[in-house]
Amino acid sequence: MAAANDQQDIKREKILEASHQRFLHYGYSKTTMNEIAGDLSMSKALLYYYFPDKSQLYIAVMRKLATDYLKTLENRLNSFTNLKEAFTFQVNTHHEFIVNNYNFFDFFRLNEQNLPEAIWEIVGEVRGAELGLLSNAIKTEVEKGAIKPVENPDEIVDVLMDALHGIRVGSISQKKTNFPRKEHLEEIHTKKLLLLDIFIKGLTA
Amino acid sequence: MAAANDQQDIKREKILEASHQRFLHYGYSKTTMNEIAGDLSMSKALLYYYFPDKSQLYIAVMRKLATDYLKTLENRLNSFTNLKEAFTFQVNTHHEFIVNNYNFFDFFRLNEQNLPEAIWEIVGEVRGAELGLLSNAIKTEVEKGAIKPVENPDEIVDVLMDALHGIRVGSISQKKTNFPRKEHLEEIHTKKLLLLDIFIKGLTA
DNA sequence: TTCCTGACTTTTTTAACAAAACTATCAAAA
DNA sequence: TTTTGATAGTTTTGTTAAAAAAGTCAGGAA
Repeated sequence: MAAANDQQDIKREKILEASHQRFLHYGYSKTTMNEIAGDLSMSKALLYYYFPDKSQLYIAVMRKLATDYLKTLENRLNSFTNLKEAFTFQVNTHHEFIVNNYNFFDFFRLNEQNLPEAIWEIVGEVRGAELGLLSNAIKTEVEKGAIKPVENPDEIVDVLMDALHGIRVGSISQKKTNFPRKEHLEEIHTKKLLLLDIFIKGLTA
Repeated sequence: MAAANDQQDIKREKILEASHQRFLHYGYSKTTMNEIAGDLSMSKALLYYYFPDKSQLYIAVMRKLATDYLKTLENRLNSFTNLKEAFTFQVNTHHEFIVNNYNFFDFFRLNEQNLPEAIWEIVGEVRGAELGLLSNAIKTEVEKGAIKPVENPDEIVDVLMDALHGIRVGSISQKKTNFPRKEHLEEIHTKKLLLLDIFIKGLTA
């Protein structure tokens, strides 16, 4: 029985990998179940044996990405030498994550509103986890006596994350496309580091 | 000739006022030229005598709003006692402006992309003006010796304005609707003030 | 019993087109 | 010069049919 489940799990993994590649290169709407099945040399019907529907499949891929991302963060945010290093690592990791999976998120660019509820649950979970990790980093520093006490770390981190999220590019053509263009990600990253620098100073001042 | 132009200008003003009301209450797409004409008891054709088309009319209203907004800012940002007061006034004024004209901007919510170029020009001008005013505030404080020198005020203000703009609401349902809902504006405002507080500290630390 | 498929049904997307609503124009009147 | 009714032109909306993709199922293979 364990073996059977192992086999199942392996196949599910294969499906998730193939789906990830398709979604990553062509986006959600330009990927068909037939194509994914084709990549794996299996019938479309089999995909439905493993996953209830297309959106669930996408969500499963996204959940995996989110888990890996958070694992990376956790590993490092358990041991850091100072607050700035911790926050910088978060910003850098996030940047890398977006760059590597840019096209995967075309789902967000196109569907704008009315995405499946499960998507927002994942987004919420990730944000909650990030918030917790960063908030803990602050608490740790306070306990160590490295920085002066902070009244409400969660609130502070919440605001910081919003602020970082808000960083856009193009001072002149300020057209706020909901999702930043890929060619702007580097500039945005730089600006985020600048904001972070000032914010940390303000926090530890 | 002066009289004739005065008359024209007065009528143009009347049209702008009526249009403003319509746009404010029903938004751009739900306002028809017939309705505006009806409000003024004039024919639709006459509107086209004063304004080339509907979008130009909207833009004219927007330009007026922008001018008034900037005038308010300029008045106060020429005389302030400290940096925090200046920045806080900007945030408060902006908040008030958005609250008062919330529905007017439904144009932005709906059209998302591909707005008339002229709209973005105004947005750019306003942002540029705000940036200049706040940047000058910093320079003034530096000259007064009230705060320590700042290497690049424009860059700092640019990042701050992005950050403020990015403040959203709803930690759980983080659905990033491009434009904040009206019922969230107050909470957003509060969060902005918190961000501002930390940012200023970081700047003057 | 678990895994898998081809054939089938249902749903969604796309394209074409007509009707309706609205924008924009213009000759002529005030 | 200012104003309008009539009308031309364009965009939006609604309808329908065909095509494409999602999703189902009875039954076969392991």
